[in-house]
Amino acid sequence: MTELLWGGPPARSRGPKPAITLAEIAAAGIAIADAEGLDAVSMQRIAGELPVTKMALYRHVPGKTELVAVMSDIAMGPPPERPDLPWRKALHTWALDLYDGFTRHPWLLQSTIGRRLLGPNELLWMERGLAALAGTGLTGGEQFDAILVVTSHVRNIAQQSTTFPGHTTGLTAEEMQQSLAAILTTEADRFPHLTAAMRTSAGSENQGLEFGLQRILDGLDLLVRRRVAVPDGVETFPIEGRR
Amino acid sequence: MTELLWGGPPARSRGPKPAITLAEIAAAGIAIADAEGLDAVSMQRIAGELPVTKMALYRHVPGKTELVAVMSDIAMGPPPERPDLPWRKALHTWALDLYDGFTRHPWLLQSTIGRRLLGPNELLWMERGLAALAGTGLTGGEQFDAILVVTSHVRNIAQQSTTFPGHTTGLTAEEMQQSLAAILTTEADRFPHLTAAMRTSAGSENQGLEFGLQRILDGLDLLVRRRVAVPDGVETFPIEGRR
DNA sequence: CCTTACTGTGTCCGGTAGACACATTAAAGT
DNA sequence: ACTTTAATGTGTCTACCGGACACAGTAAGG
Repeated sequence: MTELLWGGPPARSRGPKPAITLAEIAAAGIAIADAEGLDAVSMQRIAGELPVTKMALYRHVPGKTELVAVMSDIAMGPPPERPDLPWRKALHTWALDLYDGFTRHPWLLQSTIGRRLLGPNELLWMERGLAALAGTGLTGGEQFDAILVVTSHVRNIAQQSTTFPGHTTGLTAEEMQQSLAAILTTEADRFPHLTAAMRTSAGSENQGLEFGLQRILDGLDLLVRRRVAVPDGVETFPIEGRR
Repeated sequence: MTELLWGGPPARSRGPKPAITLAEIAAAGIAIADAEGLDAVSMQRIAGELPVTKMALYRHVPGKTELVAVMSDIAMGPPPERPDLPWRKALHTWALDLYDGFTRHPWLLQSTIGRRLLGPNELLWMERGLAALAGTGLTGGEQFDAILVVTSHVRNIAQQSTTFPGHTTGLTAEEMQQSLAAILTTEADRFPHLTAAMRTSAGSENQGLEFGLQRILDGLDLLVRRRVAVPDGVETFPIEGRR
C-alpha cells in the first residue's frame, strides 16, 4: 500500500505489457468523482472508461480503498508555490489554497477523513503548513495542533458551502435555510436565541471562512507573542479561561 | 421527511396495528451503529433485530437516508443542562459536551456531515451554543460562524482520536505514527519542517482539543472585546492581518 | 525453444437499497 | 352486523456493489 502511494511505476519483467497504468486508473477515477461524485466511482464504472474489464483493475490495485487513497493524493496535488511571508499571512494563504483544492475536488472531503496512510502530496501540504509556523517559537506539537485546527475549519467550511455533484442526499443551501425558517415559524419559542440570531444574520452568508480563519489566527498570534516573550516555553501569563 | 424528525407518532386510523414503531427501528439501528459502526447498519440487519422483515421497515421510513437522520438526531440527544456561565466558559463546556457526544456515538461524525435537514436535538444544540454568545455583542451571523468554527474543531478532533468499531479501513494512531516515521527515515530531506516538528512533539499527543479550543476562544475574545468597546458594530480598531 | 512470470477475462458469491404485487388486518361508513 | 377501505407485513425481483478464483494468452529470460 505504501508502495502504491510512494513508489514509482513498478519494475517490469516478463509477461504481457500492461494495457493500463495505475496513473490512468486514478485519472479515470478522478474524472468520474469530479463529475458525478465519489459515490459514482465504482470498479465497474472505472473499467468502463478504460479498455479493460473490472477485474483487470485488481492487477494494479489491491482494492478500492487503496485506489481512492491514490486518487486522493493525486487530486490534492502539491501545494502551490508561494513566496516567503510572515507566518500569519503564510498560514492564511495556505488555508485559502487548501480551500481551493477542496472546492476543485469536493469528494476529497469524503475520501480524506479519519486516520489513514498519507501520500506524498498530503505530506507536502503538511510540510508547507509547518514551514509557515517554523519561526514562531511554537513546539512541534503545537505546530501540528495549529495546522490541524486550521485544516478542520477549512474542511468544514468547504463541506458546508460546496455543492456535491450527483450527491442525491444533499440539500442546497437555500433548501436548508428555507426548512430552518419553516421550522422556526412553528417552534420559535423553543429556540429563542436561534430565532434572534437568524434575524440579525440576513445577507451575511459565506463569511464563515474568513471569520473563523481570523479568529484562529488571532488566537495563534496571542500564543506566539507569549512564546516570543518567554522563549523557553514556560507559561508566565495565565490567561483567563485557560485550563 | 420533516415529519419524521419533528412529528410525533402518526395518528393511526385503519389497518393492522403496526408491529414496530419508528422509535424501535431507530433504537435498533443505533445499537448496531454503536457496536459495529455505521457501515454495519443495513435494512436487512436492522430487520434482523426486530420481529419483522426488511421490507416492513419501508412502511415506517421512506429510505435509509431518512432513517439515519432520525437515528442521528436521537443518538445526539439534547445538550446537557448547564448552569449559566460567562460566555467563554459556557462555550467551552458546550464544546466539551459536544465532544462527549461524538465519542459516545462515533458514527455521528459520519452521519451528520454536509447540508441536511436538522432535527430538534441538533437545533437545540445550536440554540445552546448561540445562547452562550447572546450577550457578547456579536451579530447573528458572527454567532453562527463562531459556533461553526468550534463545532468544526470538536468534530475533527473527535474524528482523529476516536477508534471506529468495525471500521476495517482504519489505522490505529500508532500505525499512522509508525508509517509516518518510516517514511521520514527515507524522505527526511523532502520534509525538513515535518521532521523537525516530529522531534519536538514527542509525548504531546491528545492535547489537540484543548489547544485549538483555547486558540479559538482567545480569538473570539479579542473580537468580543472590540464589539463591547464599540457596540454598534463598526470596526474602529483595525487589527493587523485582518482583511 | 521452452519455461515462467505476469496480464486480462469470465464466472461466481454474498452483500446492498429499493420497487412492486399480494394477502391480511382492523377501523370507518353504512 | 356487514361492507368498504386504508394501512401493514411478506416474498419476489432487479440492479447494483466489491471481490475471490480459475483460466487462457502473452512476452521476456534462460
